[in-house]
Amino acid sequence: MLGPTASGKTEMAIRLAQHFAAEIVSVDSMQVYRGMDIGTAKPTVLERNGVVHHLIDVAEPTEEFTVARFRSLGRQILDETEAPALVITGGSGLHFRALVDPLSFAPTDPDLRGELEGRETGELAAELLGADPGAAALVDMANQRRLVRAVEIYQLTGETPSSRAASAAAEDVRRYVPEIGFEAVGVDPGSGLEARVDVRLREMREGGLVDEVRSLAPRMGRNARSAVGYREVLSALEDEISMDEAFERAAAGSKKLARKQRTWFQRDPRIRWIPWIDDPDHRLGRILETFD
RNA sequence: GCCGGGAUGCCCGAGCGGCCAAAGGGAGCAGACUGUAAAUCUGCCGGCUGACGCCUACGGAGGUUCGAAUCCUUCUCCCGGCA
Repeated sequence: MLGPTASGKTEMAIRLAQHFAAEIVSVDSMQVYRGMDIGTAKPTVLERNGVVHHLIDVAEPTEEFTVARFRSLGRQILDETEAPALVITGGSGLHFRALVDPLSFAPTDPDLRGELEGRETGELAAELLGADPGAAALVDMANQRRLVRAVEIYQLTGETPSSRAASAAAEDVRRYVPEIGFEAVGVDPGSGLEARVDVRLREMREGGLVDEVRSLAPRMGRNARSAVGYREVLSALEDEISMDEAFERAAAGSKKLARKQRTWFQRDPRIRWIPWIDDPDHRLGRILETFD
C-alpha cells in the first residue's frame, strides 16, 4: 500500500495486516532511524496493535542508511519471513522498488566519491562521455550527484551507464517487471491533504517534536538532518529562524514531499489507485475490494 | 514638528534613465530518478496567446525626458534620530 505522506496509509496498513494476519514491511527512508518517531509519523507500539513491523528502527540517526542496505535488509526479511502475508507500505518510491524490483546497486567507495565530489562537473562529464558516448541520454549531466555516482561506478567496476542499462535486469526495471509477486494499491491523498498536513504538524508540535529534535540533534547525521520537519526545527534550534517559521516551512516541505511522492508513484503502472474516502471503515472496504 | 531611510511581482529581495516583465532566493506548478532519495536535478512561474506579439505592472497623483522602477514635486503609510 503506497501513497504520499498524510494519506492515512499507516492506519490502513495495520488494519489490512490484521485482516490477513500479515506482518508489515515499511518502505520509508526516514522511519528506519531510531528515535525519529514523532516527525516521521512512525506508528507507536500501541498503534501497531500487535502487528509486527519490519524495517523500522533499523539504523542510528548518526548513520547514513542507504537504499542498497535497505534492499539487502528487506530481501532478507522477504526470504526469511514465516508470516502468511506481508503488507508493504510507505511513501519512499525508490525504496519500494529496491525491495520488489531487480535493482542492483553497484559498489561504492567513500574515498573515491569524496575525491570525485571535489571535481568540476564539466570534467566529470567529459570523463564519463569519453568512456561512454551514450551516457548523456542516461545520466542527467546537470545533476552533479548523479554524475559523480556514474563516474564512481565506472572507476570501480568498469561499467558504464550504457552497459548497465543494457542488462536484462535493467530492462525489467524499466518495464516494471518485478522480482517478487505483489498487488499494489495507491491511496490518493485527496483534496484534504493540505489541511491534514497542517493538523498533523500541529499535533506533532504539541506532541513534543521540538524536544525530540533537540535531544536527537547531537546524534543526527547528514541524512537524518534532511528529513522534513527535522531540518526546519533544527534551524530554529540553531536560532536561524523562529519556531513558528520553522513549522510553516515544514508544512510547505510536507506538501512538496507529497507532490514528489505522487509524481514518483503515478508512473508505476502496477499501482491501482483508490480515491480518498473520509470514513476509515469505508476506505478499508474499498482497499479490500481492490485486492479481490 | 524637524532631519534622514524606505515602499518592487504570491513572499523575501536586487535594480537606481534605455539592453527591465524587471537579478537572485522562497513558495507554487510540471517532470526526471538504480548505493545521500523526506536527497539531488530539470523546465515553467504578471495577464492574454500555439507562436510572433499585445496589454498591465515597480505605494497614489502629477511632472521632466525621445525614453522613468530608476530624476523632480506632492500625497499616503512604515522605520531610525532629534524635539
